[in-house]
Order: sequence, then C-alpha cells, then structure tokens
Amino acid sequence: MAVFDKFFQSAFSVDNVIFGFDEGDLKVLLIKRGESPFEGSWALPGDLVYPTEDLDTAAVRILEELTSLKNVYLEQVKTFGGVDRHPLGRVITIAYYSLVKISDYKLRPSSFAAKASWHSVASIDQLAFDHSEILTACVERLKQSVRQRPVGFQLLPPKFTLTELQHLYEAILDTELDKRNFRKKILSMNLLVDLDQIQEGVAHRPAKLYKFDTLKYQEFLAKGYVFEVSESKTKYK
Amino acid sequence: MAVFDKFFQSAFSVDNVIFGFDEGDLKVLLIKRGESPFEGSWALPGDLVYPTEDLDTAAVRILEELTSLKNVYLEQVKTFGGVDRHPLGRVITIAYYSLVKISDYKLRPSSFAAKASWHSVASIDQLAFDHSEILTACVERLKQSVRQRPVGFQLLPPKFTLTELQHLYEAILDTELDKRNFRKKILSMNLLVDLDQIQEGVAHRPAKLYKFDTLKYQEFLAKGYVFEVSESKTKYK
DNA sequence: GATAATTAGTGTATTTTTCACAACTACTCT
DNA sequence: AGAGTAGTTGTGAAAAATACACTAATTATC
Repeated sequence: MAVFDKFFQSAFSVDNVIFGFDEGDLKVLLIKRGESPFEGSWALPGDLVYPTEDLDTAAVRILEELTSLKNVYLEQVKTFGGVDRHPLGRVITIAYYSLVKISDYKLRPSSFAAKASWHSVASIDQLAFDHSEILTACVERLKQSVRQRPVGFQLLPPKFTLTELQHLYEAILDTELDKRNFRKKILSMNLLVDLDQIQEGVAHRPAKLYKFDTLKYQEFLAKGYVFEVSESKTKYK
Repeated sequence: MAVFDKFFQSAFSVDNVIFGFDEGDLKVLLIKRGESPFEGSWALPGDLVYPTEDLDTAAVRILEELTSLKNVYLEQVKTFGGVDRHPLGRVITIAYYSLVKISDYKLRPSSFAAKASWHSVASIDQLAFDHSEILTACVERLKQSVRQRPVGFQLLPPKFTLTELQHLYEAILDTELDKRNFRKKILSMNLLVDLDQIQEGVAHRPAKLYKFDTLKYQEFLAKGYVFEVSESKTKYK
C-alpha cells in the first residue's frame, strides 16, 4: 500500500455538458465562476467526485443540484487528464453530456453557482480551464448520437411540430436539410404520433403537433438505427 | 486547498485492451497476475498513471513496456470508477484500446507481467477486477469503429488477401458477410492496392495479395465514411 | 374584405445502392 | 489424374436516396 502513496495525491471531478434546445438553437447551460481560479469566466457545471460516490452518480448529482431535474439522459463522453489542466493540483475530469427540455428547467436559487444561464453553442467563446475542449468533444459526440438515437425525444417539449424537429436536427448537425425528404424519412419511421392538434396564435398556417411514441422509441433504443437525410442542395447561405 | 484534502485520497490508472488478429480470430493481449489481489487471474495490462504524466502518454507507455511497439493506434474508450472496483482503495481507470499487428509483436522478456499471451476474445471467461466489463466496452467500441474507419490497416500484416480482410470484419462484427458483396464494396473504395503477387505454399488456388493505400487511408480518416455490407443470408450455422 | 406575408404541407421521376444468388478457376496433395 | 480447397467473377430486382417547386392555411395590414 505504501507504494501507492505518491499516486494518491490526485483527485477527479465530473463535468457536465447540459444541452438544451430553444429558439432553433442548440444551447448549453454554463455557470459564471464566483471564485478563483478563472473567477468571472463561464465554465461547465462540475464538481469533485465524493470518495464513496460512483462516477455516474456524481454526474446525476451535479445535474440535479443545478436544475432539480431527475431522470435525464446522461452519457459519459471522455476523460480529460492533462497534467496542467487544473491550477490547484492534478485533477482529471470525466466529461458527461445530458439532454434536458429547457421548458422543464428552473434555475435552482440555492445553487452553488453565482449565475447559471443558457448559451448558444455556436456563440460560445472562451471557457474556464479546458472546458472549451470538453464542450467540443461533447458536441461531436452528440452529432454522432443524433444519427443513432432519437435524440429529440429528450430535447423537445412534449408537443412539437415537424419543423421544430427539423430545426433541432439542423442545429445539431450544423447543416440544412431538405424539408420533404426529412419529413418522408421521419414519418416512415413511425416514431411520431399525430396529436390531431395544431399550433395556436401563430401568424401563418398553423402546423400539426406531434409527440414521440414512447414504445417505438424504446424499440429504437434497443435495436439502434441509422438516420441519414440529405442536405438541402438548392438553398444554402 | 485544505478542502481538497479528502479528495486527494484517490488514484487513477490506465487499462489497455490490446487487440490483434490472427488465425481468423480477434485476440486480446492479457497478463497473468503474479501478485495479490487476483493473483493467478488474467487481467488487462494497465498501470497507475504517474503524477506528471498525461493519460494518453500513460496508455502509450503501458503498451510499449509490454510489446516494445510504438506508433500504434490508441483510442480512449471509457472510464470506470465504481467505488469498490479496486480492493486497495479508490482507483478509477481510464480504458483504452489499441490495435496491433500480431506479427510485429514480441513479448518483452523484462516485462512486469509474469506472463502475457494472446486470447481469443470469444473464449475469454473471467478476468480480474472489472476487466471483463472493460473488455466488453472496448469490443463494442471496436465494432462501432470498424464501420467508420479502415481498421484493418492497423490489424493486418502489410500484405493480405481479400479473404483475410473479410475474416477480420466477420470476427469483429461477429457475423458472416457475403463474399461477393464484400469484395465489390471494398474494391470500390479504392483503398486497396493490388500487389500483383499471390500467396505461396497454400494447398489450393492462391489468392492475390493486397496492401492498403496509405494516402487513401489518410483521406478516409479525415473525412470519415460508413461501411455497411449485408450479411450472407444463405449460409448460417 | 381584399391582399400581402409567412410558414405548412405535399409527390414524383431519376439515380444510386443494396441485395440475393452459383458457376467456374487455379492450385496442391495424394 | 483426380479430389480437395479456397479464389474469383456478374447480374437483375428491389429499395433507398436524391433533387426539386408549387399549393394551402392562417394572420396582419391597408
């Protein structure tokens, strides 16, 4: 055991990239740091892992402390362990991403963070520590996941329109999709249920509302699938 | 800093799932443990990460100490941090897999391991610690990777036949592929170079030898691709 | 109350890819 | 020379992907 001593001078943390979708944009929940180091910078929510806590448990805890949300989709992405990544010592961090419906989210007042708020992924600049790198890795993983799992299920409100769903895919994949082909593909999967309701209060033709078919969703989770839709070739900007 | 103290009672290690391909089988390099705990059990090669060592560096080191191989493909897969996964304390481990050509491999005599040897993935039973779980995760990741990257490049000897390549895919994907469709697909990618040589000393019609086109391989790495071939429907056992 | 503005919704023809499938060839061993 | 073994090759049918543009339904405005 003595031989281990010098190794037991290290700690590990969990950082959580919490994705949401709103106003056609993919967003991430960031925290403004209230203390040194990187005081005043935006950072990913995270915390040291307790001595008798599993990694997944820590990730769930961090999410819940911040958002009060439970039963949220969580996935471990990658571990970052650069020697100098933390100014206070050797701290490696295990990065997770989670998917929440922004409509469900209520900022917890007693949060450990000075301030938390949603930021468009596209417009995020500098983050504390190596969090930019972590964010990039999680965005990449999400891009990959969206092709293999019905990710919208966790990101969209219970009722949504096909256009909203398409915008979600476009935001994640960072590309424009062809409307007709997208609809054809999505509807042919039988993953959506037509609610026989339409949007209200919009200044144009109202769209039909859909929800996810939970049963079908479970099936897809179990079996896996590949989702591919062509980009729109005609319009680009 | 004082508040960190109780967290700095932990260590982390890297474990390495070293894949090879031989005799039509996907293999893993395992070590027979010479000391407690799990003395006598087979385990994945791994080691604690040095205090001033990056994670990737540790993974490279472990691989090199054991096999003398450098410049090998390495990929971080997942971190395992169950509270009780190590009997001697809180040790989380970052799992990597690597791909080596078994023909290049020479057991290093002065290795820290009592014994190291190749085992068919399919026939591995119990491993020390939670290494069975780690192995499973790495096999799954490899299955996924083989559809997106020309994995054979790292696993096969410099010259190989189309049948060998097909067997590699079949071993990784754990399925049988249709011979004609496989060849059509692989050749249409222009990833292989016909060496204008044939096998020698085989008791049947000799096969042509191919090598990978390094340039084309780099292209595929950069752009990514999706490799899908249908299973053979007629023959199954 | 007509018209403008805005987004929703829909169909088809063409091309590409996947799929299923079997006969003949070239070599070695006995 | 005959048996054994693995290598090589093509095609037609079906399914999936792709490109593409107009009409429909609603509200806001004049």
